[in-house]
Amino acid sequence: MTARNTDTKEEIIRIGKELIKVYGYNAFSYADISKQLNMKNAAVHYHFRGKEDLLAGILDNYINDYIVLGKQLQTSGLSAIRKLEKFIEKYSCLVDCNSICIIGSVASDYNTLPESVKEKTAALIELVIGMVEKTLLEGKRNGEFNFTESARTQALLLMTNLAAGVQLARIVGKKDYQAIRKALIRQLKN
Amino acid sequence: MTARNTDTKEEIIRIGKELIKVYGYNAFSYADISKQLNMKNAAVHYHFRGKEDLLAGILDNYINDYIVLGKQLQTSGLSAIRKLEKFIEKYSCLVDCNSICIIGSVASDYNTLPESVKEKTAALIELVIGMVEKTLLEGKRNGEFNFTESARTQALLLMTNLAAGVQLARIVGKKDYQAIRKALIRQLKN
DNA sequence: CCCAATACTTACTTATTAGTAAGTATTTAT
DNA sequence: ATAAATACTTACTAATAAGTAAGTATTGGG
Repeated sequence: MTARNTDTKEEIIRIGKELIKVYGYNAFSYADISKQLNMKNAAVHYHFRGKEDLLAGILDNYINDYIVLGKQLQTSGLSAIRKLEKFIEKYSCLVDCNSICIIGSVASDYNTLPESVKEKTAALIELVIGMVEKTLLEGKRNGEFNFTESARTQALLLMTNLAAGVQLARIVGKKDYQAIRKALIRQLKN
Repeated sequence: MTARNTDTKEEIIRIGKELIKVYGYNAFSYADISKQLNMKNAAVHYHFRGKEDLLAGILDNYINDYIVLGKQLQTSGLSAIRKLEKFIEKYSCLVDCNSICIIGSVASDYNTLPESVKEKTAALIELVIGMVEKTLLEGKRNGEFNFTESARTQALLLMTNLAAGVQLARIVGKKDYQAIRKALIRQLKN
């Protein structure tokens, strides 16, 4: 309530992430965030001048998270399959939380976003594609995976299955997502 | 401008469809539609009481279109591959228009939609999945296609590749969509 | 101890939203 | 010819949106 709470900014990002994943960027307001924090909307504006800045902060946060995850996986000594499963697990969690992938959410609103944020969105996607691509290549080289498309194309196929899979899950049910998930792994092992 | 224009309702649906596919359901207003028609927003309310009713009308329109397309394909005598290509072609057109699949667009905003419209969304998706499933099965039976997953799962894989593929295309470029498209066909023929 | 920075609140503004009630012009059916 | 239905416009309302300027309380550093 006073000058004590130094992690309000992080809380705003946390809540903002959730709102985007559950309702979408154009469907939430600063009031939605401030209510959850028992604050006034002006408090949110204090930490993030505008919605554009907040989204930029959220995307930066994801970019950092994925950089960390990438490094963790690299030094983990896990097999390529296990690495990929760690990645896929994130999408399974989304399904359980009635939410969708932030990339898919922002992608749907893409034409309404300010230019600065568009670029960050592209950067995040390229980062994630790159991570998946790397893992696929590693798995192919050591015989864990078998695919004929380029690693990038295979990564795109996998990512689009997951991103749209979680979108579908909210509407037609989680079983369909699970079917997609299992099929993905099988496909690569063949 | 007067009582002559009997297809204003269809025009509203046409424009509404476009706005949803380009900007998203929560990002357009009745004013956006009425401006394009040189009318007042109240005119749109005359044809569709509220945004909820408009979206219902748009979804019904898609449902009808897909029923017609389904019947056309059934009696067309085309090969399963050609049928599927006709379907995929629709997604390629979306990419050229800077828009995304209506299903993907509405799916992202799903948790903000009124209940009546949620059900219609599910109906539309099941209709489309059913169509693809049918075509895949037909192709498998006559040796055009080869896949090991269930027809529904294979249809889900294909649909999610396309739906998220067009979403990605707006951000990382059309080349990635084309790569996905070509890979889809190859996968099934193997 | 005080001062400046931090983290807010109060109290607005302006714009836009969905929606409506009442009126007008045109057309059609009788 | 006229009554009613159709397709609008005019002129609003109430709610919510993003955003801001000015003030207040707390706290750590000098």
